[in-house]
Amino acid sequence: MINKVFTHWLEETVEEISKRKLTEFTFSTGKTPSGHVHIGILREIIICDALRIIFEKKGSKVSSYLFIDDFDAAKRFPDYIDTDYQENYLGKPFALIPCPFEDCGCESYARHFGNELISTFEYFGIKNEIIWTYDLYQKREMQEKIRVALENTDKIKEILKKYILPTLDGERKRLFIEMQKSSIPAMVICDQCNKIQYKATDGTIQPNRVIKYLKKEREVIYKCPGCGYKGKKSIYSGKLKLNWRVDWPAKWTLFNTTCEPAGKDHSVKGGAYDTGIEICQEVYGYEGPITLPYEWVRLANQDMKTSKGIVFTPKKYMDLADPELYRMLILRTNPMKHISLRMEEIPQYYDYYEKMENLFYGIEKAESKEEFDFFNYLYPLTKINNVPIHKPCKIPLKLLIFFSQVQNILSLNKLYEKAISSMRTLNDECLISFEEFKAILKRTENWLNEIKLYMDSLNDQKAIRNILNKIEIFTIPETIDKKLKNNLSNDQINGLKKFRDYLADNDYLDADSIQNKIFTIAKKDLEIPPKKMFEALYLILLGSKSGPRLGPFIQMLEKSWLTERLNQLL
RNA sequence: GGGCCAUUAGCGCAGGCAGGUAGCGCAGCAGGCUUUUAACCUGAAGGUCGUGGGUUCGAUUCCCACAUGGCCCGCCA
Repeated sequence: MINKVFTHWLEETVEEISKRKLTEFTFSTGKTPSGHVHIGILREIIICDALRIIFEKKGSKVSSYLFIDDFDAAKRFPDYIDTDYQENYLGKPFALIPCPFEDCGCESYARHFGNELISTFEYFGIKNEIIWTYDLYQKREMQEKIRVALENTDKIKEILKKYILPTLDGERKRLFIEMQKSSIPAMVICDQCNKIQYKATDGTIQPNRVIKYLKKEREVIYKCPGCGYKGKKSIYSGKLKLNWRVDWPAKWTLFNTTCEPAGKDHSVKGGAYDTGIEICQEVYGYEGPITLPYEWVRLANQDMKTSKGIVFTPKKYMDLADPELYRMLILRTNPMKHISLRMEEIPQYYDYYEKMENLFYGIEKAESKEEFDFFNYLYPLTKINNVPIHKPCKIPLKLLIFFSQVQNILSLNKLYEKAISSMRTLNDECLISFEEFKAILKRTENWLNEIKLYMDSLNDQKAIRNILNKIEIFTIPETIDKKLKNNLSNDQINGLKKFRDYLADNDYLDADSIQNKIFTIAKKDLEIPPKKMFEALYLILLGSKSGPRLGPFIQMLEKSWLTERLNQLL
């Protein structure tokens, strides 16, 4: 028990990094902008961002990069891209494909989707520098890495063979050996058709491989399998690109990458990470980054796949929920485990966050030292801005859920007032501006709409009930059903009349008086159970038999609206 | 062919590497707040931890199989 030392999973990587005794650190991530980039990519970006925070806190100089691999060729397009368009640009680097959306005005396909992703970073509190790979390849330093690769082709091939061959079975093994015979790990944009790879009718992809390297001239001869053109190109032309398994270590070397998380596709045995490290060491003379493999983020029970149309972008999340919750989700979960992002579980994420915050600020006591250490470590990494001295107060989610559904009968100003008063009880400095409030309310509303859409898509009644158990969803009818009157007893109707008179006679009403009045009418005037009076009022106001605490609620309502509503029925 | 992850209460998930009375949130149940809840508080209940073996005094945890669900692995990225 005494020896039970807590470590957050991230701390293991931190320790490994620290062993290198560096003064400057580089963390990197990468993504090909082949379409809308889904929110899963934020897993590695947020992990990197957490590393940045940790090492900056230790006083080190940290660089954090996101490589947007826009030199990659389009090998397929998502469904939402026009078919004609697809045929035109297949095989060209994303950086050289125009934006697929008319009147968008952005530079390229790559920039369109890349910028969409980048634009969300501020919201998620991510601080990094963007490197567009196409631009990088225009630089001499990177072109020198091409030269080194071309001069070490045999060594590279040997490394690839060593790692990849054992992972292949019979036929594939044969194909791989065949392919390797003539392969040189670089490709060239065709001077004639501008493509860098060709997709054959059988689906195989044939890059415009370099077929000969002319060392003296620093030129390459290549052949384009698409149009058949054969040409010669300087390695400093900016038209050459290393193939992936070499491109990665070249970038690591150039930027002295200390750590780069890698999705499971790369982390597999014999995958790009394994070969990358060895190429890094044997060819480029750099020890290479520390790996941090991670599993995908899934959307409920499905994998997010651009090609299948299951796309949930960071931008979409931005419209629906709190960024700190997402950071928490990523950073609390062991990276080797799946994360199922469930938007209907936002209330649970919210509660978890609240608990973490309370423990961090000593408002709640942790059950164990381990729990305390864990939250203490996690909390600062989830913050978008600095960690405040006092616990920042938030409007409770339940209240927001309620507010966002009564907007048709209550003005924003009233809701804001109410929100402020509920926060003021805690701490003076945690007030939020009207604009902020509006934004949060809108976000809650969007989220509820998203949940409703999701429920509509479900066939399983049990699943729907489960969601409704967790989230109070309701709508207040614009008008009341006249038939409602038939369901009310004479006593109830008389009570409502009395209540209407009471409203008319009093200019200012506080919550308690209203609450008490309802009881007085029921018990003293009419001698009916108070419950009956409440039910009648809820039915008229909300169309259901129950509702929020009535006194404060009625106080918030516009008096004119209220009397109008009562008059409709009486 | 190789590998990864998941399987724990109605729902969503922790715990597992360091084996020894099974946890959290929500829902549900029973009460309370002279006074309704879409507020709150209190209490109780709810699980043979996917299956089968093994190691051990003892396994939900470690090891080995298996099942179910999901994913990754040539070139390309």
